[in-house]
Amino acid sequence: MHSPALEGNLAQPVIRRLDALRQLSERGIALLQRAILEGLQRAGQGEDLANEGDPVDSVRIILSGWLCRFKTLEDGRRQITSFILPGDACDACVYLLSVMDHSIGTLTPVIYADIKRPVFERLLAADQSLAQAFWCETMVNSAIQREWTVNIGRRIALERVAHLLCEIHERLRPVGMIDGDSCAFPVTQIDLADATGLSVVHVNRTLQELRASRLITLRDRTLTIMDLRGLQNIALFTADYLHTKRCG
Amino acid sequence: MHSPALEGNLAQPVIRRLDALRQLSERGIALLQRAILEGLQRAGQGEDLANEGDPVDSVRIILSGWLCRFKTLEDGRRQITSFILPGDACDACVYLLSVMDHSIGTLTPVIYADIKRPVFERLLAADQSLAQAFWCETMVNSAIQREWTVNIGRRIALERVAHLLCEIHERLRPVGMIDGDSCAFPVTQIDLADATGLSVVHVNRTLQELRASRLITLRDRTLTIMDLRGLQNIALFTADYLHTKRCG
DNA sequence: CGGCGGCAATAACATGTGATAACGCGTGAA
DNA sequence: TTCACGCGTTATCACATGTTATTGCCGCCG
Repeated sequence: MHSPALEGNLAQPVIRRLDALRQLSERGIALLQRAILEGLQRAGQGEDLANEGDPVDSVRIILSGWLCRFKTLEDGRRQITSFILPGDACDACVYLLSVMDHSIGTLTPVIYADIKRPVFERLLAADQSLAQAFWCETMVNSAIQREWTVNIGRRIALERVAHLLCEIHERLRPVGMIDGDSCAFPVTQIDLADATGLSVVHVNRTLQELRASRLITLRDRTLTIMDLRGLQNIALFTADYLHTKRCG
Repeated sequence: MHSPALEGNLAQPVIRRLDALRQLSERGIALLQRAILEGLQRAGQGEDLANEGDPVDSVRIILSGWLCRFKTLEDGRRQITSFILPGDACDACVYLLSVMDHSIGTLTPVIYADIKRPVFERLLAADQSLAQAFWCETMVNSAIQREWTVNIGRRIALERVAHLLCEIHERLRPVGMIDGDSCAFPVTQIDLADATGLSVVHVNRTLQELRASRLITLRDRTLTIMDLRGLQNIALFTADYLHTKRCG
């Protein structure tokens, strides 16, 4: 962990992700890498990194592990509004709002960089390509959020779950977390239900159906997509909204 | 329309909205106002200002009228992902993504300013308070989008419709478009259905229920909220996510 | 070892919401 | 005037999804 080589590797997902959005300058990469290494933090599984109402004064960049953003209604109903994957920033710029309007919880142990607001702002000011990449990422997150609205609003359960799986698969690819047609999937059916707006029972039914159709395998926190094209068809999935190709 | 006085008034909602997010400098206001007046445009009701797949090369700022952002699935299912109200910018920065991943349609005749990307970028560079206000607005839009995810995913029909009405009411207030407890509401039940992820028929049922509970009146494109507190209670509505108070 | 808790899987049953269809009403065009 | 059309309203019926409950598995820990 404290050897330079390993630390260099740690920042890889972030750099790959940002560079895929906007080509980063050598200098930008170096600056980012240093800022990351100076802010290294860890969190265990099932921790809340932030809660609704908390003041925001830093940006978090996820190096490894999964998290989710969620909101809870007074009576306990919970909705996951997005998954945060390795390489993602926890909204480069929510700090503009000064108070969290949602919570962020970990689904696995997590390694992340906590970059204080002034440091982050200096970073953006110092390198234009970094600034643009981070804004780009923010915009892509908005696009994803819109697609979730569509997903939950207009797709039926089967399509809905399939769509979510497609999206995650597609997002994990550029950061190199797909192994063949499999990937880690540390999401319980409870989480899946909270993310899709369904009940746990119905998520279970739906997964059974996807399995029966020989589209996926999901066991021991590992997802295997046996028929990607088929899954995408069911989901009415197109990856356009992820803006994977370099934008702008 | 072409008298300076009237033109000054035109920009009022935008200035009020942005200034509410981040105090604008005198200079920023002047610059913004000029840019707006130089880009004045109109659109009729039921027009699409942009479609999925279109290239993006300008920012639109809405001076009067209502629009909605929406996506359509291959088989025609439609989901409205947000309403765009007077004073809103059509995402100050989607242009970072270069291609629209959704469409934008008008619900009423609309007056807006079309500001070309280079002009807009010069504007942001010229005045810090403007830049911050626009970024703030973008972040608030993200927050709204998250709340919509919660709304559609976890609230039942009655709460859902009530919540949407509360939100719109709350958003119209700072731009001065609320008259007593009434406001214009140029949204058909079809639109309402597409925004809430419900069927038209069920939206109708739900509105009847809200009327029967003496919470609202909705007739002739005019919404009157007779019991705001009651409506908010039903909707489990809290305005925090709108970040109305000056942020940052 | 035994008990406990988190998670997946199923069954039986309840209901919210969707689908379809029909009707009324107002407006605008021919 | 008459017709067409968009929108709201209502009724009936079907079904997707929610609710509640039970069971089993497995890892954890005293």
